[in-house]
Order: sequence, then C-alpha cells, then structure tokens
Amino acid sequence: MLSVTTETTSEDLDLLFGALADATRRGIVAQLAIGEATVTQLAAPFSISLPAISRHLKVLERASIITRSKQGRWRSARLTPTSLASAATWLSLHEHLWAERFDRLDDHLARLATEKSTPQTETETERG
Amino acid sequence: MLSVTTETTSEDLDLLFGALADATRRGIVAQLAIGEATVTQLAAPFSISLPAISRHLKVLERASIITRSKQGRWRSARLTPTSLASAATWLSLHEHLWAERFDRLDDHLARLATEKSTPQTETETERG
DNA sequence: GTAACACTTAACATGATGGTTAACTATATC
DNA sequence: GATATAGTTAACCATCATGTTAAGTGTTAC
Repeated sequence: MLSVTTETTSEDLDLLFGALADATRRGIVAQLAIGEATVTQLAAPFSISLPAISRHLKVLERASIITRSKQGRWRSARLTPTSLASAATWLSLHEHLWAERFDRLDDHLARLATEKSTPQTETETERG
Repeated sequence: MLSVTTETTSEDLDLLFGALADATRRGIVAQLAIGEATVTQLAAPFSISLPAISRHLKVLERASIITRSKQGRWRSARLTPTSLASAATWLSLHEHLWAERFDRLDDHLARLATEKSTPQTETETERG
C-alpha cells in the first residue's frame, strides 16, 4: 500500500463527485476497471463524438480518477489507485452518522411511544 | 429491516453524485447528520441567501438524500436512511475492481522485469 | 385584522456542462 | 512527400446550475 496522506479538500470532493455524476464518465470508469484502454476503445460503446469523449476524459483526469499517457499515436487512460478513496470515505463517514442518527431516532420514538406526552419540535432544544 | 430492493438507475446515480458535488450541499448533509433541522438553521453557516439554500435542499430532496416535512411554519429536513447506499455501492464495487487491476498490474510488471523482452502494446505491434 | 416570521417561487444574470462540426497536431504507413 | 489514423483544440450552441433580489404563501403573534 502506498498510503499517501493527502489532505482531501472540498474542491477535491467537488471534482470527484462531479466527475462521477455523469453516466458516460461512469461508463468509462467501468471500462477502465477492466483494463487500460485508448480513447477510441473507450468511445466505442457510446454514441457521442470523439471530442466529447476527449472532454469527459479531461474531467476524469482533473478529478484524478484517471491518469493518461502517450504511446505512439495512442493515448491510453488508466485508473489512478486510491482516487475514489476520498469519496468513499466521505460517504462511509456519513453513512455511519446516519445509522447512529437512526438508532437515536428509534430510541427517541420508542421513548415517545412509552411516554406518549408532549409533541416534539427539537428545534430550540438540542442544536446549539 | 426495510430492505427495499430498489433498482438503482443511472439517473439515480447522476442525481446522487451530482447532489454531493457541491460543498454547500455536503455541508447541509453534514449538519443533518447531527440532527434534523429547519431551513434557517441549515442556512446559518453559509453566506448565501435563503432562496439559494432552499434550492440546494430541493436538489438533495430530488436525489432522495433528504426528506422534508412541514410543522407549523417551519420546514424541517432530515436525512433519508440508506440513500447514500447506491453511491457507496458503486464506489466500493469499483474500488475492488481497481484493487484487482493493480494486483494484476503488479504481477504484469513483475513478469516483465523478469523476462525483460518484447515491448508491450497489445493494440498492434509498433516501435517507439 | 395586521404585522412578523419562515419559508418558496419568480424573474433574472452569469457561468459551467455537454454536445456538435471543423480544423489542427502528431504519429504511422505507403 | 502524401495520406491515413488517433486524438485534441477551437468555435459554437443549447441547457443546466448557482447565485441574486423581489414578490408571494402560509402560519404564528399581537
């Protein structure tokens, strides 16, 4: 493992999530997960022009999801290791908080069901 | 457990990743992970107008990340359980393929280092 | 009833996206 | 040198995103 301790900025996440917010780009990533490929190869499954693909690749590159290299007249793209990590981390972090939150909600509802008293609007009470 | 077996469409992922591709919206999600909140409360940390927040909330709602309800004159937002799951699944799936890919690459490089023979470009035989 | 509050909707400006075709660069082939 | 191939860049267009301010909708408070 390389263990590059890069700090993930908000802009990194913008670029990452933004890059993944497009079906064509996710398709490209899926193809690259199978293996390195050239632009024309990557373009094959889609019914859009090569320049369009070229720009999608640029978006993926800017988000550090892919790395590109030149060999002869072919440009090949490959996935960058650990590039999705920040996105995955953010998601898993929030999924955990989520889960906790719902545990607490369950708890809360259970308590309410038992006590069966005042209508709740925690707006003022617990957010400080 | 609810276990809603909803098929995740490509558009779902577009909406999900798209919604998360904005720092303000991620900030809102982070706040909501702490607890349910009203629009004004959610707006507080940001220096943008309330209408802007209102629209961010609409984006999050469309992506099913949050659910909204009305109580009196307050609209409260809360996180939707499992809503991030599809995004997380997609990411983890591709992270795995990724990892495999790099294992194979390592292997490949190791073999190359040992054999030290023909330059590789499976597309067509060429020289540089 | 009227005023304040908590929003949302409307109308608008502006910049980013995503697509196109045409032209350009660079490499390979004849 | 001429031509084909692989891809990018340029110019353009339509649509969407994000922000603004101003006006509108309900709801609470006086």
